[in-house]
Amino acid sequence: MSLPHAVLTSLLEKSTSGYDLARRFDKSIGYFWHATHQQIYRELARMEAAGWVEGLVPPDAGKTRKKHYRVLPAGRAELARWAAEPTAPMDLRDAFTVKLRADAVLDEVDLSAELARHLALHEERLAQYRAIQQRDFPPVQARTRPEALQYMILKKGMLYEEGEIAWGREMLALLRA
Amino acid sequence: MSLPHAVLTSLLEKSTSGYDLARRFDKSIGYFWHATHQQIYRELARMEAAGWVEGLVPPDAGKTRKKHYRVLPAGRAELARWAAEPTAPMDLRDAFTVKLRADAVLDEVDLSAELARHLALHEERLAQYRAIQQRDFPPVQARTRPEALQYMILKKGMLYEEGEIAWGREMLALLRA
DNA sequence: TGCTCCATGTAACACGTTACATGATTGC
DNA sequence: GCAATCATGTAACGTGTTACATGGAGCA
Repeated sequence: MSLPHAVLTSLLEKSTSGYDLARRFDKSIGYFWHATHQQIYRELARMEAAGWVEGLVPPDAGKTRKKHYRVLPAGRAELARWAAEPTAPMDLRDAFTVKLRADAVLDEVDLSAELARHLALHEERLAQYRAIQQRDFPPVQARTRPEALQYMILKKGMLYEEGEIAWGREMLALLRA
Repeated sequence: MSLPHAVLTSLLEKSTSGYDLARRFDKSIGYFWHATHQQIYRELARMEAAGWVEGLVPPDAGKTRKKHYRVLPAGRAELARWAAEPTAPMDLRDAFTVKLRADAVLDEVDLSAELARHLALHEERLAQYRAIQQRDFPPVQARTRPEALQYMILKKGMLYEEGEIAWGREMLALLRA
């Protein structure tokens, strides 16, 4: 399980509130590790109990309940420990592919509209990635090591979306034929 | 949720026992929808209670407990119903990518050995896919519709592995630099 | 005899999802 | 004044994971 470690990573990138973290998990880090706001609040409570993070309502906060979380040394150590242990490669659970197999055995389903919808979503996400690339990254030579790593993560996302799009277009042509 | 539908699909492709189904979910359909044998036994029991499948110990079975499952009309109808409803695109939960982000903020981790291990796994799986392609598929012109769909599923898997491998090689060079 | 694999399952628990609750703040 | 959004949470439930149990079959 890695949700707490994804949260630690995101908090180290920038400390913030549970609410803002949850929004980050709807984009950014969420493109590689999805989680809902309830999961995040639950993990933050656990990690605070474990001494990995600390959540404080700033003294100048007035009536707002907004808590600011930051990673404690024990949390940083835990993240380093986890990063060094082996991981299984990602398991896929792709419902659309199962539907294609169902189509192949049933032969009474039309998946073309659904595929067209997915295709549009992938194209939109690829466009977002490209915008981030333009906005946030200096040319190759000028990149620091962290920037180079983050660029490669973005590139992985772009490769994935490009693959989905290329495959989706070919598949759509076949379904419509 | 789609596990029962993945099981129905696999059973329609070929009726069999829970044990053999579990093994299929360790390869074949399992490359797109992963599940353990406990999940499969649980789902089979539920689906039998719902009248979607029927499990019988063949009369000539002797002492073996092996049950043969087959899909009933209600199960087929349920699969068709599910296939026609919209699906969310796959959520990713890629621990290795999170580790890269952790590396970028911690700068005290060496992920190169782990990446090399993953790369080898992806290369192995790609080789498996290519062997299946050679073994099971006639040339493009001679394919039936089900064959064409199954080929596209395999192709999706190959595209994915090729992307992982290309990205992994570039990433490995960067980590070792 | 002991080992591995076949075959099905129970139990406990952790994780993920969905629905709902509460109250403050911002914008029209 | 009202609606939407901010911000945090509780509760219930369903799915996924891990550990263990049981007994037969094949084989050295």
